[in-house]
Amino acid sequence: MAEVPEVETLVRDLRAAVVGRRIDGAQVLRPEAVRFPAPDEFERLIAGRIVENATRRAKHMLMPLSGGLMLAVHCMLWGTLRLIERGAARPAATLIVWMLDRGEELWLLDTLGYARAALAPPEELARRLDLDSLGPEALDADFGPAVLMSRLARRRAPIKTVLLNQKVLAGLGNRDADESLWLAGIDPRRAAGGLAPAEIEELTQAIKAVLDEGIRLRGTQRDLFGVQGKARHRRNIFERAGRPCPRCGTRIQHTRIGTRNTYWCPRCQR
DNA sequence: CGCTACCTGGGT
DNA sequence: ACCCAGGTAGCG
Repeated sequence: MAEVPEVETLVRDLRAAVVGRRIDGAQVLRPEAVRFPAPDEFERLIAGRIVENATRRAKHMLMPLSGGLMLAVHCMLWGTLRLIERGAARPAATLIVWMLDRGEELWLLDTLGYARAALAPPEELARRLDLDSLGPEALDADFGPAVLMSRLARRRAPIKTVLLNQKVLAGLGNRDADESLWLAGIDPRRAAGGLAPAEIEELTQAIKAVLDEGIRLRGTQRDLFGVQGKARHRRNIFERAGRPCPRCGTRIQHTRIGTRNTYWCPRCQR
């Protein structure tokens, strides 16, 4: 559920509603949801700090706090954040609660329980989360065909697999990789290093278009305030096996590439 | 690089 | 009563 459009939507909402606010305290309801430091340290260190900004790097949400600490949150598969008034009933899926000023709480929710938070000075956080190893951001203005070409060069793994590797390119999840390859007309099983320059050009445009559209529609899940995003029914092929390709009418195929479910049109993706 | 574990709710 | 899930770390 949480690919870049969903994460970016949450980050924009955090900038609108949480940046500038004070965190009065935190309650770690599920200790495994904090990667570091220990949960009691996490609660103690965060109290009284102001949220100075909210940014995204790949699918990490990053919040610099006053006093030289950075909070990182990763939604993994199903995690999300919710901002709500204090006293609202916390669902069983609540992993962490941050108590904010003005009587509000920020919840980290995840029924699957994989979502994680971490807290440290920015340099230590970047080192321990290996943020400097991430590839270029797909939505950066300076990400273009030349960059993608160099990142894909000589890689023999399927293009689908390589696009999901955040160290190659930061920004695609399983759904958006499939949708991008469909838009670009590229068979997901092809070797990444074997794409022609014209195909890489198409793919670059497709990736940006898919992510831009997802963000414009505010993702497929509920936002920070609980409002449902509108991208849910805007899929061309993902999870649509057996139905007609919107471009040519051919039945959409489903297979596994690596361990990941993959959907593609055998006629328009070559 | 490719595989597995992580965990719970919903789909088949 | 089984699967299986849009992500990642960690292993060999």
